[in-house]
Amino acid sequence: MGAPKQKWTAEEEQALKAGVVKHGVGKWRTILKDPEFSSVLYLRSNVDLKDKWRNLSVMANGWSSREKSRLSVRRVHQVPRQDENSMAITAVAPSDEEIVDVKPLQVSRDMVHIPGPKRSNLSLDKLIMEAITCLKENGGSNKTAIAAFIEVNRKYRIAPIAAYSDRRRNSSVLYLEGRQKASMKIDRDETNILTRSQIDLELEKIRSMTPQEAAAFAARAVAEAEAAIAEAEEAAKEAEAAEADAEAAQAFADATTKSAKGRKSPKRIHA
DNA sequence: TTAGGGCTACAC
DNA sequence: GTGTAGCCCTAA
Repeated sequence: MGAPKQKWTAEEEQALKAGVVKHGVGKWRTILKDPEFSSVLYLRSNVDLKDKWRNLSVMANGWSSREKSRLSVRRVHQVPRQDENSMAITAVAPSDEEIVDVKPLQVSRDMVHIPGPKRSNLSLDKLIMEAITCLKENGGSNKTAIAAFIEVNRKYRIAPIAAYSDRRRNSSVLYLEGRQKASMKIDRDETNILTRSQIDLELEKIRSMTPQEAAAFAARAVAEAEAAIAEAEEAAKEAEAAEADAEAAQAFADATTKSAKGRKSPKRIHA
């Protein structure tokens, strides 16, 4: 078949992610036309961008190939299975574009903290809220878009589930890109690296919560989300958008509470 | 113009 | 043989 396959470079991938953050998912043509990205993506077509994003999305969702994404059609008809190791809260998503405000904690679990500039003590849910706030996608943002947003803006990276649980499991410092390594040197002093064990610890805490504790946690999550919204309001002066985000945060809180109640933790007779 | 399905080269 | 990733085709 004519021309050989043209592998995506890290620069192209970065440009694509940045483009999605800037223009949104599905705006492939717009991204290509953007002079900021066209210099990097000039060899790519809008279809290439779409295909690459699809691959990224699949990986971010922890599926090893698009083959699995096709199964999602069938999966809808199956009883949702509560993943033992995740906090997946509700319904099975109809496609590979899972809506993050439905499964926020699974996103958190997959997040790897790469040291970046400032903002060192941002909690995971706050980062996600910030991403949702800024992306302003109707009905919430998909995981890949949020991952890209956080990666582009915060030098964080959300590792693909499969890759994370497989190849990179043994690495305490998960992968960095050159640019991020450089920024790490500069910002090391003011960063608060959230290690894998810390993440696990936090998740374990959540898992073992009583409904009351979960409610308190949810309240705190709402408070943090509202604080994030206040920030966004100040910065962007978009009160309406922030209100929508508050709803997303509330949904997150509700889902967390429901999840905790649903689990009812039989192991936790004493507490 | 975009999304989704399919094909296939390539690496392991 | 299997999984991944890039490219092609088609419908909307």
